[in-house]
Amino acid sequence: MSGFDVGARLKQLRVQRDLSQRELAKRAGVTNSTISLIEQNSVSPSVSSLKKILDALPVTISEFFAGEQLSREQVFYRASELTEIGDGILSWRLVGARRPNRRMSILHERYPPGADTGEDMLEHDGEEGGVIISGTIELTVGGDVQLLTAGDAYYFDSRLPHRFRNVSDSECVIVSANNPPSFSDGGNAQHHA
Amino acid sequence: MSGFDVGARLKQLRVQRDLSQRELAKRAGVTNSTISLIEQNSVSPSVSSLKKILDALPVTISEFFAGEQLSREQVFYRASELTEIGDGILSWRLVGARRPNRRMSILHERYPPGADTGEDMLEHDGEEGGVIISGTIELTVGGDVQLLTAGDAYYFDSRLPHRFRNVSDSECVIVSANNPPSFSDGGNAQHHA
DNA sequence: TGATGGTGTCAAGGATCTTCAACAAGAACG
DNA sequence: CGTTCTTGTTGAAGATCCTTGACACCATCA
Repeated sequence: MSGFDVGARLKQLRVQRDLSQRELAKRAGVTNSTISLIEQNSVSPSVSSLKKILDALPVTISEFFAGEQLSREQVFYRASELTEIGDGILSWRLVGARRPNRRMSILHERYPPGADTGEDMLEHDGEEGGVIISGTIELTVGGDVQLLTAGDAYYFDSRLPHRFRNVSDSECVIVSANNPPSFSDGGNAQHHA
Repeated sequence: MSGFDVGARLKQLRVQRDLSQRELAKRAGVTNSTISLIEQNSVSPSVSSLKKILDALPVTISEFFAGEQLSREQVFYRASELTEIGDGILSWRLVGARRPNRRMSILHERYPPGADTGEDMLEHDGEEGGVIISGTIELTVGGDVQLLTAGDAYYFDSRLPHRFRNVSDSECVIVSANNPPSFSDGGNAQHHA
């Protein structure tokens, strides 16, 4: 049912790190039996157990399940099929979220008035760029701040601290891309890109 | 212990899709109680249960848990600063054309009625994706043809033969990205991406 | 008003996961 | 050879998850 060999994957990671079942169990706060049974697929672990074990490796659950692929890759995405990764305020719609090894994230973003990626500037690897479709956005990159409006664009190295903020009183829409994909999955968006 | 609010995340996805607990349960092959308890974090679901539920959304486990964790180049581009690489009919406006080693090309594209990337399908290395801003475009990728309209999107491996064609009687606007950048400088555009 | 259909919640018990404790196999050593 | 340490496995008991079958709440509608 799983379509994904949890046991084999766990064993792979454990052996890779040269750990015994007991050693891993000890670090994870579970028993060696648990590891054994999971590796044999005799049980389907609870998320909490799996989390404990992966934390000890350490590997994120998301990483653990990466490679759990789709049969045929999707090319066309109806508007309703974009993966919503908004947090209730900002709305980010990701193209091809489930694509396993894609090189880019493409986003249809909506910033309502007041929306803000946060006072703590974003910094991460890769590059990102985008085009303002409508509205106005205040973009801070490095030390620079600019107000961009429809038709304007940006492109920068994501290692520069950056922040998006809609200081106007109307919605701002942006289409952006980043590489490598920082939204490798539809997770609850913590930030823009 | 999870450091990740499984219940809230599930509820978010379910509500986003406008499904009741019972409806989702039915599709997933579990009971509504299961959904209820998980959403309240009263239990930590087994991976197999969670998988069944996510399959019904559909969302990959990796997606579900994503977000669990965690030089002086030009940055801002005024609309007028985008590099026009159109051929008189099609209009492609490239962000950061001069950037020497950028990883992506980002384009603001305009397809007037009848515009066509050509009968000879395009094929090249890399990946490309985009979002339709307005109008309608006929996109052919591999053997598939789709009519995409505002809000729709696409993403594909550029080695698949592809072609963009505006078969409507109004302009179509797209913002797209491709990697690696297939457009270097203002060179005469031979094709779309 | 009562009937109906929708929602989410919850106790009890059956099903499954996890632990405890034992076991067997192999390696290192004298 | 036996002792000791390690490894992974496994049966039975305990803990947790999942289902059954309620229940209360809120709509709509006659």
